[in-house]
Amino acid sequence: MPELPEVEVTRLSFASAIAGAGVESVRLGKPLRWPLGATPAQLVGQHVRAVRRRGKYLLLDLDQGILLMHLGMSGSLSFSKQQPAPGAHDHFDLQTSRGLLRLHDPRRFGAVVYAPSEDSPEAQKLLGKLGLEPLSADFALDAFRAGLKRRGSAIKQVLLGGQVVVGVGNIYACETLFLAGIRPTLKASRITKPGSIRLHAAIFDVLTRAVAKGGSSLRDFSNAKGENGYFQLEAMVYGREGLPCKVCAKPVRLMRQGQRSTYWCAHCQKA
DNA sequence: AAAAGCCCCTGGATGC
DNA sequence: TGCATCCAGGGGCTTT
Repeated sequence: MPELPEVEVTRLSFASAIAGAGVESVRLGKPLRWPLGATPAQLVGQHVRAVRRRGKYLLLDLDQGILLMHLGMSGSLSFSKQQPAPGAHDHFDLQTSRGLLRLHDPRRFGAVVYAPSEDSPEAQKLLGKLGLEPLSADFALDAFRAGLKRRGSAIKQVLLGGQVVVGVGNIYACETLFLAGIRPTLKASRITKPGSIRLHAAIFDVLTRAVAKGGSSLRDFSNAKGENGYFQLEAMVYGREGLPCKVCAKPVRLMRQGQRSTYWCAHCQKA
């Protein structure tokens, strides 16, 4: 579910509130994607110094080490003083002096992993091969173009892969390619210079606007304060199969690329 | 090194 | 109403 905008919106919704909080207890529900890699006792007594983001991972800086959190397909976080008793899909609780941080994740593709540091093998296994951060100064056009040049697969798959640029999931891949006017099946290495310039700009534009709208709440996404996002209302193609393209009025198409749905407009995306 | 498939898991929508 | 099937915002792992 959550792509970069949803993860960033989540981060912004609790980062300042939790900063400085002391960890009082930890509760584990059903197993997530990986084991925590630490005992609750190792976390209790530490403080959450800051919450950062890398791609779709949240990094909670502790006094000693970091907590990597990933929301998978169905995860969401909540943070507040008063929370109900854990439900069947609440699989991680971090009780702090400022409130309870809770991961709700029905499908359990998400994860909470402790690592001794960001540079540790445990963390680098997950963060090591990630591409450029699209909303940071890191996202240089030249580096982006160089990344595309060495990929022979379809641009849609390359965007989803996260090794060239991070954070672009299925919704935003479809939306950015529409905005850039590029066919989702075009081999990344064959994108023209003007095409790559448009795509680079579209990624920044779409993700920035999505963050401003609070992300996309297709089913049940909400930030750590329980607030929904509204970017889905502005989607040009995602989820709009058969509906008229908002630009040219021809029907939006749906196709499969690597087990994922791709929505696109054959008339507007010809590059 | 890169690319393509395979899974992990649950719930909701759809169809018979 | 019941049951089977398909689909969903991700991504690491294994195999080519």
